[in-house]
Amino acid sequence: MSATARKRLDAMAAKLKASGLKLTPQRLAIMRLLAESEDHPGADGIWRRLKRRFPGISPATVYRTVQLVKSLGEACEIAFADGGSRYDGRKPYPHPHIVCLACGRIIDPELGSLGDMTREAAAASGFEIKTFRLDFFGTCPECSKNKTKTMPTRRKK
Amino acid sequence: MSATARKRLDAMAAKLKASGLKLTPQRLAIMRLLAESEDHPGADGIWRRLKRRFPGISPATVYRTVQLVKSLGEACEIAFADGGSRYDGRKPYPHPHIVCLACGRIIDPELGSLGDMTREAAAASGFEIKTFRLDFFGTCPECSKNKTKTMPTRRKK
DNA sequence: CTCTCAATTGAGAATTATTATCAATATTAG
DNA sequence: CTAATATTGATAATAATTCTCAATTGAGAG
Repeated sequence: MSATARKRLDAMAAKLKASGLKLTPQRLAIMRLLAESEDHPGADGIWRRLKRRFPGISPATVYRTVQLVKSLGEACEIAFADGGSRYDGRKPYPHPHIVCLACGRIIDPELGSLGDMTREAAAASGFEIKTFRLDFFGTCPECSKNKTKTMPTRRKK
Repeated sequence: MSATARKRLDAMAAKLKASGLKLTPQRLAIMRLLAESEDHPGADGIWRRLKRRFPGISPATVYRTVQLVKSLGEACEIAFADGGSRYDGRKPYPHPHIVCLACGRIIDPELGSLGDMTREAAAASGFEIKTFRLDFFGTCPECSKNKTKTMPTRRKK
């Protein structure tokens, strides 16, 4: 586990403690996965990865924990039209994503700030803007290369 | 019906004809609603609005039509984490939205182009970027004013 | 260490938005 | 008008997610 992931996991754990909630082994494992994963896993993906260490873990536990961590501001959720939300515990604040339409992978590019546009949007609308979601959709380098081959199933990672 | 909405409706109808598909009264009514609505209705909202003129219309028909129009590129879909996609038939291309976290309304602000950031994202990632989604979230002027009152239910408009 | 209490779990049921199935119906080209 | 095939509505099915509840557990106090 990287120092970054350790920091994220500690932050999540601290938030739970501060809220008087318990740190169960299941929760710790889920939060760790959220903190470590660069690939923005969905609930199903998290569950599948944890089954080996927690053979009896219930999907409900994964959903609950993920929602809890999100509600505490320590993870963010990215929802898609075909169902299946994806989660990010590494960067639990608004940031842009690039999503491959073929394989479903999601990456976090380093891009300039959306601050100007946010202010512009607030001025144009009179809204008090709190957050944003910015996703770019396209084909990743790997899928572009494999264009003539069968595309793997997307989503639900 | 405004000239803009008429133009949108005609474009949708033409797309269906061009695809060898039939223009049923239900489809026309749904597409008209999509073309006219500035408020980005969801499937349920469309269905509720059409019940008076088509008492027997099935929700399945709404879902099917909306999906069809979307797949023909004449409407776009905005999905949210708590379920319930919203649709836009007026501007069936990527454009920014501002979403009120309190009442759920969605507006289309006039903002500057995202072209620079798109190019930046493509360069940073090697992706071939086709489209984007940009939503800002906050509190609309009306809900800000009514801050001390009970917030109406969101979504599903 | 033990006890207590309230949070948490897992199993199974429930929910909800959406999609699939199919017989009856309707659109539209010729 | 006829025929062909797309489309509808009614109903069932699906899938992601949330709810319910008895059993279990984490963690603080003593």
